Amino acid sequence: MISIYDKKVKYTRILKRNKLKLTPKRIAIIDYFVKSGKYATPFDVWIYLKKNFKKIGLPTVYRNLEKFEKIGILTKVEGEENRFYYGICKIKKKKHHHHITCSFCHKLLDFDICNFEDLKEEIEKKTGFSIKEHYLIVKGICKDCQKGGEI
Amino acid sequence: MISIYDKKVKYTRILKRNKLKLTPKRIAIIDYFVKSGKYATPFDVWIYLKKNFKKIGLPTVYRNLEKFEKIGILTKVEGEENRFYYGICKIKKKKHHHHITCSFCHKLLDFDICNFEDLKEEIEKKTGFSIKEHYLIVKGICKDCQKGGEI
DNA sequence: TTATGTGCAAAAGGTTTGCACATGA
DNA sequence: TCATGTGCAAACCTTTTGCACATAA
Repeated sequence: MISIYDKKVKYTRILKRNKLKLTPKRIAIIDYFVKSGKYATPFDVWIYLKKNFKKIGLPTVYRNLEKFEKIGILTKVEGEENRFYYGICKIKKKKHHHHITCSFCHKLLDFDICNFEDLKEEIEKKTGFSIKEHYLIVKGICKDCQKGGEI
Repeated sequence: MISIYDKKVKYTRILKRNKLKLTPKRIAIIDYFVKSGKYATPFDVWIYLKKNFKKIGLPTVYRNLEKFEKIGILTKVEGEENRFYYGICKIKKKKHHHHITCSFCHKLLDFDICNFEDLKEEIEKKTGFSIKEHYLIVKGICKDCQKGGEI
């Protein structure tokens, strides 16, 4: 089991490797996602950060989330209402994978199982399309929320 | 084979059934989607309508697309860049189905094949989630564009 | 020291709303 | 006639940009 401390070390290393400076705000942002394991809008993150950084601006949050996504720390997922959400994602961007989110607590997990090949063939036959990409969006209730442990 | 004329009759009937008035603009909107079979943003539709209706406003388009989606004539699909697209969809909303879109010509088709059951079980086992919904977004190149007939 | 990060203000771009007038049934 | 549709202007909300100042390395 990797501790939260180790996780932080890991992510700060990734920042350094990508020549991003290690500022208190950036650490706090990573903290937020690592600790919660949930996905959130830039606005959500901003509200959280304002508790400790009175003067932080929303553009700062946007800019950092964007950078974190670029270097592979975060995933950008499309959510309801035409808004983007970010969440910690462990599977490398280049590797094919999908995400599952908890409708109650907004937990985000990634998984790489995806038996699309058979279905792909079937759809191609039926529609005449040549399929190039596919995304699977899965929503459900996570283990904790099923237990009623968290809402 | 159903003619475009028959299709128009069909859709105007649906309008009447849902107590929506049959205005020239609404007919033109349905026309646009029926003839092209493609998905488009409200803005795209607006640009098209302006050719025949000099004074038409963008809010009118938004309001009508929204209504058409509600009564099941159109489907709202999320596209790139945080924008919504609309397209004609033949499969009833309540019936489980997915959409496939052509990256070249923006054609939109629907299909109801979807062997999610096995995958669902596998994901549930691996993640501990209880899955409630899933959406599959498929992109490719349609028959016509493969032939190079249309771009 | 210096490239990078940040706050602030303002703009951008898609979407929605309120209201007075117009129009289909 | 009258409920519904529409044009216009303005608001809304998320996201982006420009710029001067601040800060990590």
